[in-house]
Amino acid sequence: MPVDTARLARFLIGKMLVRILAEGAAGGRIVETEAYGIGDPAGHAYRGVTPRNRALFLERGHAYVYLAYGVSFMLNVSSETSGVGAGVLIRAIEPTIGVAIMEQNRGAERVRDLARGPGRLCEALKIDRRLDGIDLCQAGPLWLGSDGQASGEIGQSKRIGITRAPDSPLRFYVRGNSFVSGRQALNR
DNA sequence: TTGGCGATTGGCT
DNA sequence: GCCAATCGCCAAT
Repeated sequence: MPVDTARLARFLIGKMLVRILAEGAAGGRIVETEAYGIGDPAGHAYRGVTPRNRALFLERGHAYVYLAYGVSFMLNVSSETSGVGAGVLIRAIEPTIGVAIMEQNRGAERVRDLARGPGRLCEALKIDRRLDGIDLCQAGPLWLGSDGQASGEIGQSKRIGITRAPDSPLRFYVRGNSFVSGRQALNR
């Protein structure tokens, strides 16, 4: 597992994200991520440890989950060594496992829209603050598996929806994949 | 104790 | 394309 946040963000493209729910397993292939590394003014760890962001300071591979805009949960993977705050935002997956379960959690959306975007992804997989801080590197309620199907070429762009450090090319995505969020111009 | 502020989404023009 | 909804967090009072 890469030791640098941006490298980890790229590394996670193509990996499987698996969620175990009462109804069964659900998840899919990660197709879009963003890196929020050490000293990044756009990152939640920028101002040091707080009750909300403490999971960002866990050893790489732990979940940091928070609520954005009072509306949507966001899933991050802590990305540096213990005590250093940084993470990778998981922005989209291509649903491959338990599609019917995700449709139910999302209210029967088109498959394309089930997990296209960080908030939709968390709604489809029932991810909330209860999963904050768990280890994603071993099987449990939520974990990261090995590569799914061949993932295609990886593109890189500026990150979406932030006001600080908006131009850094720290977003990674699968080129031409229809499950990636963001504007078309950023996905070429 | 309080007020401003989002790593978004979905509905409407 | 524009904008309101919605609320936990946290810096400053």
